[in-house]
Amino acid sequence: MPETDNTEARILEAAKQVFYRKGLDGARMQEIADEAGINKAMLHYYFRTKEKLFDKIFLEALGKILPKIATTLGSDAPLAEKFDVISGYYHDLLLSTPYLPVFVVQTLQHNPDRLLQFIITQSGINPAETFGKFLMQIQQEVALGNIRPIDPRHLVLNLISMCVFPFMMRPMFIRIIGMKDEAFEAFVNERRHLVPQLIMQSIQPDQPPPD
Amino acid sequence: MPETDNTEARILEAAKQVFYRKGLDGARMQEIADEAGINKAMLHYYFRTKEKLFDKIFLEALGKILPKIATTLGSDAPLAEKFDVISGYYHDLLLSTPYLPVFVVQTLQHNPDRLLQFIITQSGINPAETFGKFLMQIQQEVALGNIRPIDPRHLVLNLISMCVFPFMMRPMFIRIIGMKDEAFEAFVNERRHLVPQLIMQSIQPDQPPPD
DNA sequence: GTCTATATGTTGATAGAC
DNA sequence: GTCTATCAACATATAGAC
Repeated sequence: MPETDNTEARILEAAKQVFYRKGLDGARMQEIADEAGINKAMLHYYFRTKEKLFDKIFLEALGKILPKIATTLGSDAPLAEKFDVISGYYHDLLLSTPYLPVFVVQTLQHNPDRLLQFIITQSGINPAETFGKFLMQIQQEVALGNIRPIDPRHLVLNLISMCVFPFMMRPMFIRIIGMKDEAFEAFVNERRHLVPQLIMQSIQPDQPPPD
Repeated sequence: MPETDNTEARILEAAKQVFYRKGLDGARMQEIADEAGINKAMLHYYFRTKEKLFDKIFLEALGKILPKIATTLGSDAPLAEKFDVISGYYHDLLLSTPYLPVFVVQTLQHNPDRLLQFIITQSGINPAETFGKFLMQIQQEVALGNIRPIDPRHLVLNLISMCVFPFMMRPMFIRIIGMKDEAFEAFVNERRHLVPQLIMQSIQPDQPPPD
């Protein structure tokens, strides 16, 4: 079945499956070809080298996790809504793509320079600017007495940590606790709202503000 | 220099460096030999295969992260002290061994069965038992009105997430924020006490208990 | 125990027919 | 565009001298 465009899409989907689970070093071109139901030579016909195919997959992966947090933090929404949006987004994403976070961190541990590649091509996002806007929002809320003073870097890192890390621990977690897959998914769905609540609670001032 | 015992130790140290950074698939026996300052054939003389050498390193890595949390949670110490101990332990560990957590999660994502190997040999720890003891402590504190009702699984996962995840994000984090290594280490050292404080705060009851 | 040289298998990549 | 057959490079592992 000579289907030009469809074949490329099937290769990309197969490569995603294999690369996400095994990483660049562990993945085999033969396995990707099998998963795509085509021949190994086709992979090189469409993407020349394993590295080029991998780059496509990895840059797409970064595109799923980096821009969302930047745009959300830089928006005009109230703090509580931002935390809800971010938590909901990552829980949805990682319930459907569980291997994504380990794939990304392992790739960047092996070769941190791959990140630059993404930042250059995605010139749309400016970390310093969007984060600066979020910083101003924090300072305003502090000045109004709505929240206690806090380093926004810790705040964001706490939020992302509690959303993402459980999925990285999943293989270990379910085996130690003795949990089935469905139970784990119900468990992390509880966290979807629990985590932003905890974050909001952590920035409440000691005395409640006067009405 | 024919030094029997010393050579084995140097191989293990070199293997740790290379495996931690690149994982099983990315590591090369030649690179381990170079790092150890010996010949490639010596690796096989001491450890037969790459897999057997890797197992030694991986099981040691699990031994650094799993037993500590189990014994601490199962102890008789008060809750706040347990959180302090765990946070301090992981921050010390990961400041000196930054590649450890990604190494472990990537290994278990590639091959989850490796965990069983550890649990079988380390028959000393019983997750259900130690965790059950921690559960009872939580229930007692709830009954006394000292803390609000909470699922201890979420509680522990939140604690570990906020301690470990920042080190996994380190390569990405420092490049996006534009942070130097020393600044990052100062940053996570702030978290050493900040995280257990946040955890304790998250379980405080809505109304303070009567004196 | 330590080394050099080599065997053996695997993998990414290409050549060429259809 | 798609396939089969094959190449060339590399990596693990072993043989054998010292």
